[in-house]
Amino acid sequence: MTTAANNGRSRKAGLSKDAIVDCALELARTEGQGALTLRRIGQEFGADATAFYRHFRDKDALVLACVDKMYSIAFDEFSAHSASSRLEEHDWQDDLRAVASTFWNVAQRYPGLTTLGFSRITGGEGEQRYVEYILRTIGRLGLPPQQIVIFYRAFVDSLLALSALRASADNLPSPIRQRDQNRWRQIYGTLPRESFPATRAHVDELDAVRPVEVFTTVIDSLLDSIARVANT
Amino acid sequence: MTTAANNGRSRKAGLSKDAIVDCALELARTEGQGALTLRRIGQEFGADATAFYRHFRDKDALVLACVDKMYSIAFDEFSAHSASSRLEEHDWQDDLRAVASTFWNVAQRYPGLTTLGFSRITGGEGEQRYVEYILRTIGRLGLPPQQIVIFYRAFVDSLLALSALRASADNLPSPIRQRDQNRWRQIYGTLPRESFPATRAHVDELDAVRPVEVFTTVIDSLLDSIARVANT
DNA sequence: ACCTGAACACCGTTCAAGT
DNA sequence: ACCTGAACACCGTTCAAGT
Repeated sequence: MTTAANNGRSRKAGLSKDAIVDCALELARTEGQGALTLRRIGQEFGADATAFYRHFRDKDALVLACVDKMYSIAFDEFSAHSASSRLEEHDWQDDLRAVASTFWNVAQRYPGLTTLGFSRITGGEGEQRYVEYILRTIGRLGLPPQQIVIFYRAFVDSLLALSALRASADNLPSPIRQRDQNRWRQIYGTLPRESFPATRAHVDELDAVRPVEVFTTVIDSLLDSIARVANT
Repeated sequence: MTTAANNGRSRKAGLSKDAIVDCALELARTEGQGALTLRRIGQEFGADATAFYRHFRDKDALVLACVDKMYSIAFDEFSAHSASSRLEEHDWQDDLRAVASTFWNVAQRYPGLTTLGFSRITGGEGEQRYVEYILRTIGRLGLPPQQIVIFYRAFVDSLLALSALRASADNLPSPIRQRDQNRWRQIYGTLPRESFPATRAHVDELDAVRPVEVFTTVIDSLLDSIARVANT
């Protein structure tokens, strides 16, 4: 007798921590945050939703595991990218720029997880590798310890927060996202010129800004500041 | 016959858009994101949860209205602060620093709303005032239009995203927030020194960083970059 | 014109029962 | 040792019925 929960879906192998994390990552990538429910995950395995609790304490533990796996994927992509570029040509600023852009790209691939996890400390392997790499890179510049750590946090927090800002907008139901975006033209484009001159003068550019350029601007600004303090 | 829903609670005046927004802001401030439910709001008025729908299309409309009201409150605090400081002494950088720090403070006062709204465009009065003021301030420096707008967005997005990063952490249930914070000492503090030298060297500083200093570092870095491009 | 209350389709989670 | 399935206490939302 086949279960009703598994009608037409691919039957996956048995439940396990890794299998559940992989399944959740795939759901986050292809269907977004809304699909990240225990009932939906159970369905993917043709199992009851509550079978999940045999492998994770609660949903929060699953989210942390998935977010850390996302960090591992991102760091692996950075490593591959870094290894393939010519060795002579990248200094610490190029390295951190590559860290930032690969992280941004992977974060946008899993917007639901980025939104759920951007303020968390996973303590997992993926996060550990990032912490050590970035801290080591900034640490080599010869700054005092407190300044190393404050720049480390400025860099990482900007990475996380700006990636989440973008992911959170992408995560909205499509009609709501459209309505938000339309406000630039429909509201800001029709504000009275006398009281909102600067807004009216820039409304086309405001509507057209590409988020990744904003991200790059903030990251470059930070790297400039670090370089200036470090005299390199 | 008194309703069971209103046992011991202050009976508020009748429902209206403004009354509901004020009630939701108060709930967000005193009880956090978890209290922002339609059933809870109805309870505050001694009314059925669904009475809400006579005044707002859906919960999203309420969130946008509350977030914009939060922006109005923050801008008012900035205006008051700005007017009270001596007039001669503040240039555009001081103004934007004051914008940033008042926004940060108000965002932390309503962490639930900050988390829910940081990636949204409300189109409301509070947001309009911020857009015009910041755009005008950066616009006065004589940069080309596209650079004005990219720096505007870099500033505003950093403001929103870093405030939300902090608010989101504050919004976690207390045991989870504690567990996250403890990972610095419990996990990063016990990583092997050979493979994680930089992490181990900085673990105390990492645990002790104050988020507002990180915020200030990013904002100051951006203002420096703008000043350098504008030659002021 | 405004509010009520049952109902619907969801959540995460617990727990006794099955194998 | 692992999974099932009913149940619980929640969500936002719809809709027919009340006043």
